[in-house]
Amino acid sequence: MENLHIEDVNVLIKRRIEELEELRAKGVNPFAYSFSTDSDSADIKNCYVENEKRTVSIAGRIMTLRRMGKASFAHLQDEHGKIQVYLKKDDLGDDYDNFKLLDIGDIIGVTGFVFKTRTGEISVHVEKLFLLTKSVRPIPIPKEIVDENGNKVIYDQFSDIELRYRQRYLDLIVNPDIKETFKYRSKIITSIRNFLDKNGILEVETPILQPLYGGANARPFVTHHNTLDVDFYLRIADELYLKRLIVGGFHGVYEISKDFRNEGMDKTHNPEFTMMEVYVAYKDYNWMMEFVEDMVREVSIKVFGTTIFNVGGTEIDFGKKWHRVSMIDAIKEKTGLDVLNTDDQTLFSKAKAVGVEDLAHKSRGKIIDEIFEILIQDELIQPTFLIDYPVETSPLAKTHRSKPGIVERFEGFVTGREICNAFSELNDPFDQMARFQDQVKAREKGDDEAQQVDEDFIRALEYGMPPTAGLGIGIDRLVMLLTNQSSIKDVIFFPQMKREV
RNA sequence: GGGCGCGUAGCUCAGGGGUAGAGCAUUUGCCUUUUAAGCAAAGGGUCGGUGGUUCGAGCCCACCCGCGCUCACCA
Repeated sequence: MENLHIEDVNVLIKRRIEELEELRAKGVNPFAYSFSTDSDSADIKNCYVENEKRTVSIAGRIMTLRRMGKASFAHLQDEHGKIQVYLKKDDLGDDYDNFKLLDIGDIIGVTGFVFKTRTGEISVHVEKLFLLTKSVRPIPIPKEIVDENGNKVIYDQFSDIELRYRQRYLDLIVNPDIKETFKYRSKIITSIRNFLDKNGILEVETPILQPLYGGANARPFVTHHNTLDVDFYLRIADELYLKRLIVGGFHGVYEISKDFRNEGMDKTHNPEFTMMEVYVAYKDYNWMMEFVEDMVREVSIKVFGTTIFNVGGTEIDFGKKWHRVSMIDAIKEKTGLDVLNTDDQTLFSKAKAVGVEDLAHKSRGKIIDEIFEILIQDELIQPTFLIDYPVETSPLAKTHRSKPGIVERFEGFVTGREICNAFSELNDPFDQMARFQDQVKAREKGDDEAQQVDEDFIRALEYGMPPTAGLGIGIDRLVMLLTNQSSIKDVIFFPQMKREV
């Protein structure tokens, strides 16, 4: 028992370690080096032909075990599902005695022929058995049956949500259905990448460690570089670096990677999250709206084969053109108030009436934005572009070509949730500097999410950035939407948790 | 951060002041087409943690830790 470094050793683990050593003593390596397979659980079931003796080699984890003396049944689980295997002493000889030292959770490879049992289950009759990895820690053992109506019923399902997030590997073993969501996530990202590549946009990488943070309103994480002896911020957005690349002459660039925001955590916020940002020269936000429509439609069809989704019981269609709603018009329609042209007094009392709090510390633009959130956001169910944002809340967006006080910005909403943010990018260095100064004032007023002045970014704009359309999509939330998940923790393999005690 | 709820065996859960329970899993015996296999027996717990009340605390009280829901803030 030299393996007692396992601290929470219990009788189950102790027994498995004894078995492991017994196997070793018999010349079996409990941690084999490799095994070649030529089939898998899905292939065996899909390609089954009655009365054909097909020999296969497969590998997987033992998930069920029914021993009946000199014969046993087990289910092996591989990436595609489960397949039953049948082992008997007559065929395996001494290896059958080794099999008695195996447990649920062990990973084995088998070679044998495919057959159907008396009760009709396609199975593999094992002729050779190889232990590939001994599992010393017992896994939760759910029992699965199919009832008379063909519904899958699971007993003792591993459901402790905290353990599922902390030990995702275990969750994936025991609740393999959750893999589907993560496979969709992977395909959605691949599909977005394909769409952007196809449009001639270049995938690039920009710094995560930044001396200044910018591109969004958020509090950052701070870290320290020892050799330089300076603090760096973990980026809250990619925006300012990607626009520098447009200045440098790239026609279009995009980046898909992690951003970090030092803020609260809940069902829609993880401290690190995946962002896709894209910038395209010579385009404006009108062009970008169509680009988003095309991209989401294509991703839907390529990944899910449909544009129609069920999101929390509501049917959403990405096949049609998205609605366009003006924030200012929508508020006017709802309240009769022209929020841009009314005086402070009227705006503030209306804001207070609908429930906006802490008015003294907020700009007019922020207050208008919050009135929208309270009165209208939840009503944007089908895919909708909300346009016409007040200038104060959008310091990196270009002013509207004809409407004063407004910027050329849109956000995409589906089922009341924001899924993207885009604008005609501000490329006037003088205006940009003025907007940064306004942010500094906002910070002095107590807004700790206000942006910083980025002198080098201004310098880049002074060299000249072509007219540019920019877009950001929160990938986690897009995946939540398309896979009908209500918690961000269910679309992130390892969501952030407090430290285990 | 506020409010509400939860934490008991490897897993799923009962038990709400008087010797810690069940099913599955584990061990032993029987069992060569079973499938929530079956039959018989056995082992397994610092009841999230620390204090307190009490003759006696999973149980009552206080504080702490973790998780969930919700509100506030944000993508």
